[in-house]
Amino acid sequence: MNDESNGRSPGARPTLAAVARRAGVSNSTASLAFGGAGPVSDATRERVLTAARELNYAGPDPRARSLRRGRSGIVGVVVEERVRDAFRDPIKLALLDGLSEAIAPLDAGLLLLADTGAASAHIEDASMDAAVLIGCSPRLDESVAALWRRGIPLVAIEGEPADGVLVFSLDNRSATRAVAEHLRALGHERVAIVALPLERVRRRARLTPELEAEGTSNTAIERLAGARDVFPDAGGFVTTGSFVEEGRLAARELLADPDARPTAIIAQSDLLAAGVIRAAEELGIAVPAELSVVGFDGVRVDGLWPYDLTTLVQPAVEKGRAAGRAIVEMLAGGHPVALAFTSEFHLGNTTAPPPPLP
Amino acid sequence: MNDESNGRSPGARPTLAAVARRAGVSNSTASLAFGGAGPVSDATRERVLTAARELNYAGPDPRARSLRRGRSGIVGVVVEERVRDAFRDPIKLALLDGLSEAIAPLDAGLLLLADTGAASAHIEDASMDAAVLIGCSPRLDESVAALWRRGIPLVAIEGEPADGVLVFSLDNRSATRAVAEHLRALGHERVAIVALPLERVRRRARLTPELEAEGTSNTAIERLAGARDVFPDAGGFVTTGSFVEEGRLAARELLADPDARPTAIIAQSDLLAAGVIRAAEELGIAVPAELSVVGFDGVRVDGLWPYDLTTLVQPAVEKGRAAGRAIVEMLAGGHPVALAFTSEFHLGNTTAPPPPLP
DNA sequence: TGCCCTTATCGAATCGATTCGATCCGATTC
DNA sequence: GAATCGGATCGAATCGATTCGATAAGGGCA
Repeated sequence: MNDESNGRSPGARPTLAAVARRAGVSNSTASLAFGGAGPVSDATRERVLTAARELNYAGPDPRARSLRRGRSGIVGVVVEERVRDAFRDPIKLALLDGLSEAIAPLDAGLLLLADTGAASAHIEDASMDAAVLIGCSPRLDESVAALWRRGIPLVAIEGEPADGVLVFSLDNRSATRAVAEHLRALGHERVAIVALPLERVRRRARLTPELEAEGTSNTAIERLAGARDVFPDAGGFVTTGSFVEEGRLAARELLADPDARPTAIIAQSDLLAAGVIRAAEELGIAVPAELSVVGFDGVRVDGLWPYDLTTLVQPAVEKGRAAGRAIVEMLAGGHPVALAFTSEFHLGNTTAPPPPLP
Repeated sequence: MNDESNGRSPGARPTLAAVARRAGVSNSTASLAFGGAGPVSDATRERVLTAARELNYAGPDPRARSLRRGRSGIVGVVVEERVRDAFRDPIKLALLDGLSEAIAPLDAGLLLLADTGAASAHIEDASMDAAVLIGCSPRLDESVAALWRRGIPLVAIEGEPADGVLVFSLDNRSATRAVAEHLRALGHERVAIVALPLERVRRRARLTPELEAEGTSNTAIERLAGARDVFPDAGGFVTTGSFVEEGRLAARELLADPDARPTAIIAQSDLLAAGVIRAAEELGIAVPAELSVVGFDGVRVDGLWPYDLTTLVQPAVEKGRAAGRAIVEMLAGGHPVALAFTSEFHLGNTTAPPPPLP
């Protein structure tokens, strides 16, 4: 009696075929009645939708649809950190925002692929139409190659250029050089650097030539090089990430010795710079009178008021958008070109000439 | 000549069948040679993998695999905001972290479904094995129902309970009541509230009975109720989100009139509380001597030092983990039960008795 | 009336793998 | 030496939809 009223076995979800049968139309017509692009009379569509409602059918199975269509409606976002760490960084959030804005026409979701070591299997096995690599190191080359073989469009932001990956880069080096020159023009000579992590395994440490040589993190290395272009032997400290607290710890270290105290600190991110300023406050060092501080990124740091950080404003949302647009274009068969973005110097109130020598 | 050396038409990706043909084995054996659970001799497996390498085959197509297996290896995360806003909230990040930790055994990726108004189609059309709703309002009921019809396990954190959704809740009301009682015990009588958004459409405004009545945001409403249990007619201000800057703006408004100034402020999140403290600093009001401030969440607010916020520490990571575990269990056919989490009172140095009346 | 063209519907092939049950073969056991 | 056993391999069905080309029915035009 219930041979067609509610599918075969109880508990089994109804399929499009079941709906079609109940509506008395063919399989293909039923398909058309849902999203399809094809002529269907209003009466028929209504009949199909009614049948669907009666059978409690929730619409075509996305899995089957994506197999047949060859599109899954998913764009992968690969980050080389734990989710929590990755998205505490406002720059990454801004990227994500621009990205999701630009891929809106795809009607796609963003699949978060946090590369937590062993589980890089996800990356190769997830069904996605395209992928964005955010700040990824060459360590992922293998996974990336697998995606590439699969013909998946790949876009990288802030990463080591790799084969077949469209890279959207930033003028990390020249921008940092510009800000360093600003400091030199003000008269600074003893400058220190608070750096982003140089490698995937993070630890706090004084900046040493060895550490610098072994670094794999593109962004940090380029910004370091930019600073070195102007202050070749500035000392510094490597942090474990772009957080205020990290900047504070690094600065306390760098400012500890009153005799060898730098007059300016180049922080590789605004969050780090904010931490440097906090540390200076704690130590009773006036910013900018006794210590100039510059950052990088141009993100509004929540609660830094009344300081207006001198920094390099990078077009993060725009970078994300560009990556998104590139993906849309590639999926449409186009061949977008890589773009290089430039940061804009923002003069705030955290830099000034160094204090006169005693 | 290239009838089998590299698939049919140039540009077409090779399929498992092509690999099998080239390796001289059957379709099914080739499948087994990849991840499969079944006996394959080492020699055969090697032959298949070699053929794959030669054809530049990147492994089984995830789309086909997920159709056949009935699992897509994707867990959806639904938030009712833009990505950027959602994840500026450290609590949500912590949830996400706990979640991704707990679902590790599934080897699944997290599909971000930001509900940006019109595009709620994503939610219904994405192929996922389970979904987590984070802070979602009843507005999504329709989409949720669609998922439910599809038989997808659903878990909600911080949301309105809905049919067929397993809810992991927090003692928002009683915890807030506890902290309010702490303030009353200290002698406070003029207390104000800085509230999270009450509705999806956000705007800054004085808290009014109308606004309260129309609210749809579970968390905000419950915390409000908890405060009202102790201070029935406390005034307040509604913000547009859990950000330091929002707390600052709200507090400037609430502290503007020196004659009607509250002696304590209950902020509905730690970030808001941090903003309140900043505002007090700006206005020259001493915390806690002249103004007590309490928060909610127990997140380390970057850069709040030297204040140690009196707050309610909620087990955010643990909530995420619980949701993840529930999903794993449901996918294995189990029937986990809903859990209610409790927050822990943390006494910091931001509360004190009110100043003596002049 | 006859012809052509459009619109609505249908059948069947297809997307690319997984998996169940059957078959085959060499090795062990009595 | 025959019966049995178990591991390796194969065929074929299946997952659930989409889509192309074909067919049929109706409408307009000559």
